[in-house]
Amino acid sequence: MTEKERKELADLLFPNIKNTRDYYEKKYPERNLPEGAMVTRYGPSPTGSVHLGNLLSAFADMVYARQTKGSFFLRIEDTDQKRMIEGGIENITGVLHDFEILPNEGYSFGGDYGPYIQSERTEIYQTYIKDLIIQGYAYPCFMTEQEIADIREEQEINKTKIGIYGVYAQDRDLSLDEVKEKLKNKEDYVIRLKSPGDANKEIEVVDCIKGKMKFPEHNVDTVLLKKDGTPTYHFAHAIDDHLMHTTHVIRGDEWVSSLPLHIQLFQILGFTPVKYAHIAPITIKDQETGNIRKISKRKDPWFGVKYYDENGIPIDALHLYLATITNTNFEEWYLQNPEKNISDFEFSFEKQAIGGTSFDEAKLVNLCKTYFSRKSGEEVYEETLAWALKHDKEYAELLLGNKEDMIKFLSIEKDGPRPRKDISKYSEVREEFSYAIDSLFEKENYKKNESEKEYDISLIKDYIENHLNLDTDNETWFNGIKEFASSNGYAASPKDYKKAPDDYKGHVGDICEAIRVMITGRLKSPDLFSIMKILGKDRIIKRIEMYQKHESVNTVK
RNA sequence: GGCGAGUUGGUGAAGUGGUUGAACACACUGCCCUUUCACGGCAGCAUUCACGGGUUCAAAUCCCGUACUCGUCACCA
Repeated sequence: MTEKERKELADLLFPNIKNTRDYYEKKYPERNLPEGAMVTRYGPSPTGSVHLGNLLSAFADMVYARQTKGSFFLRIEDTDQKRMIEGGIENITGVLHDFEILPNEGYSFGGDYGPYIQSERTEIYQTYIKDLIIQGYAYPCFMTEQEIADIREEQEINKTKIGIYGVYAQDRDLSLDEVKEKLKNKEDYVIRLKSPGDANKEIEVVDCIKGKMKFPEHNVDTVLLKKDGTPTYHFAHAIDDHLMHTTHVIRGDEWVSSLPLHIQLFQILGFTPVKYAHIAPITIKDQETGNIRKISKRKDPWFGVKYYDENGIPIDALHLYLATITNTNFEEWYLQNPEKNISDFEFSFEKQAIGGTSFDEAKLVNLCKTYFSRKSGEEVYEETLAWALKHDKEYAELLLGNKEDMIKFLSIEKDGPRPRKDISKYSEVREEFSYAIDSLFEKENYKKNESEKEYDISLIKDYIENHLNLDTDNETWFNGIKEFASSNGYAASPKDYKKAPDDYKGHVGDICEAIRVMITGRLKSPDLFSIMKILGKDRIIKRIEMYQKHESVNTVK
């Protein structure tokens, strides 16, 4: 076809497109940003629920844009209307808000480079595709699904490269009359790239994370515009990221194979190329097979984003975890700078893992524990309450009704240099501090008695009723219980007991353990004296009686 | 099958030719501290970097081959 014929074809195909490329180039000028500023984007498609991998890439987008004073925008990639799910878009923006990974621009966030939703950009795509047709870089293809499937089968048998290219691209050189004829017969068509590539030549690609890679040139006539007139991912990516002036495309590893296509697209469109950073997928070593596998929503509950919300994993702790897998040196830095924030750390692509990033649940749990250990009692209370209001109404009521006590309990051993690490999720507070609320304690506490031991209940009762003085300090109290221990045949210190175990019934620790089990229902708890002080003598006695009752019932059985 | 990438301990990993007799963290084990549980401290935990060959005075680090794993080869993103 001559250029004149191509022009006629373009007008025939897109009679309603009146704008030219220039119009859009002027409408979306260069951004006015400081040197080195990165413009990143998160481009989810509303076809399913958000998962950890999505969060990780959005997190990277945010962090890099923020530290270079650039821009991070959200673009909804909804070109596949068939796979759209209801509420998909709201879900994406909701998750971004919930997890505090907030774009400063984009769909529902505003900005000058919109619309930030691909279904509203059809005219833009068609303007550029029209231009490509005129230039001879794109053409309508009328091949049917069956024809394509047959070619594929033939290629598989012949073990040649699969796809529509070279001799297989039947409609590549259709004459104008032939096209007109097919259009007259109302044949469906797509617009394909007329790829100028030569598979025998090599191109070198530099990825910010993976480094240099060599590929054969792209030579397949990839579909650019689908039969319904919407673009494929590849075409939309080129147009949008050019017009929105993205500087760094940070995306999942699964896209590296399309790099030759994307680079070719930028070339023939005459766009300045963007930089790419491909993030390795989050993987896991399968317990059964020992193989590394892709994470699955069914097998790995933590992969779905809901898990974090439902279990009450603090956002900040999750951010810390995302930061540690984003840059391999973050973890050590944070250890050395515990008082600093994530935003103080300088992220770099060089420190990003090239291979698969495996999910380390134990590490996340540890991060969470450290997070909680640094929070004050009030903070833990408020945050837990906020979580419970959403996920455990009954507990939220109890928290509200027992605020004062609860904060006191949550504050035990918080002021020292070595805070406890006993909670890793909001959902654990109820169980971990069940002794803090009377009604909860009565209802749930002795259900599973952690200790198998039998304690001398009357001895403990005697101690509480006749020897316990709560109106004192920890040291005096402890000296008192030591005295009590030795006058009742127990060793005053575990060391004495160890030296001559036969001389004693046990040691102070055993008495403390008995008290602890009776008043908290558990073997582990924060400082015992602090707990007793908060409870007061009456409640302590009541609990010991409850314990006694519980035990006698059990013995009868 | 073609193309691209990865392979270091129980786990996450550091490491880009010689201060690595392989960091650090998590987990685990032991000891110490301690009224208990924690927290904290100390120690232990890969004679070796998937395997085989090569280059070099010197290799986890460079090259080649093999194996395995992952990604991709759609009018899905």
